[in-house]
Amino acid sequence: MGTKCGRWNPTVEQVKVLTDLFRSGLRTPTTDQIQKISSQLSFYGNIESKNVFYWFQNHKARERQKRRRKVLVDETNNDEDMRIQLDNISSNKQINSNHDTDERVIETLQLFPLNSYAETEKLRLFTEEYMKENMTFSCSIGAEMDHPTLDLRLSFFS
Amino acid sequence: MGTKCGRWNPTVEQVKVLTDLFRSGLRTPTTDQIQKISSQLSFYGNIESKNVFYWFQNHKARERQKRRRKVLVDETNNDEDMRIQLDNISSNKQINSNHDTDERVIETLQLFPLNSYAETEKLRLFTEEYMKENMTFSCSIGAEMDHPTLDLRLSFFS
DNA sequence: ACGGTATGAATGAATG
DNA sequence: CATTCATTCATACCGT
Repeated sequence: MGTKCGRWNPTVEQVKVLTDLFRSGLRTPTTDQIQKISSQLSFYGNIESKNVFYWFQNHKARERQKRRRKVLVDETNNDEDMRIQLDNISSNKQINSNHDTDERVIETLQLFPLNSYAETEKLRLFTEEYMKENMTFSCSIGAEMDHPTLDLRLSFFS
Repeated sequence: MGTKCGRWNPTVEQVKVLTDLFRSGLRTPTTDQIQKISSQLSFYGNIESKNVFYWFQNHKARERQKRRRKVLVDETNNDEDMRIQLDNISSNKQINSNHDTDERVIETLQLFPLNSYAETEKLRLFTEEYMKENMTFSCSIGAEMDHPTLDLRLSFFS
């Protein structure tokens, strides 16, 4: 918090929620979902929609990246390089993620019913502490996602 | 340049010119215009037509995106919440994201009359440095370019 | 203080 | 034109 906010600094609660959403399968939220998530997370501190957008982009990309490098390392460590890469796998609950487990979409994200500023502030301070231990959010997940299949073509240059 | 030259790395001058064109109202240049712009910008460094094409696509899309993902956060902000609003003006970047909406149209602009390679190279190196400070270009829009590196005007219809 | 790592932010390049 | 992926820049943070 003491940081000169030149860039977004997510709170632990925000990261927790985002991570939970990610673990529950959300990968590329739509603009609409981004708005909702951002709106919800603004409860814990300043946040913009683009922060949520970037967070998912980065998180997904870096998971992919990690996996790619792992494979690369596995190829090259035939005999001498047997240091631990495997515990990364076991500690990761991301098993069975062969299929890009996308397309599971969070339908509603209701963390708290926010009524008054006084209540929300108390709640914020409460969760801020409580978060540092272990709190599990429940997010209702639905299946939906229809987009109007747009088509278009590009001309090539060279 | 730590940049792996797998992809185009626009120079400051190139970005400046492209931005000026964009600000002057150009959004989706025709193939013809792309060719000319690319040709002109090749003066400052390697560039292909597709780079120009993509630049406009991206720039346009992201401006729209930026507008869509505009802050949205204001409820839940109250008493002690005097944070940001001002630090966004971190003077660091050349983004100079003046809240557009101006759509001002640059009428004329003359870059340089290029005569010899030696001169142009000196000029290039010069502007490369000078650019990093403060230089304002304006682009001549209107006439046709007939001889290479003699007339630096672009045709422009929008 | 540093130096390395984690991660926010940006953007070139696609794709449908 | 919307959306996504890959790569890179920038910076906060943390251990030594």
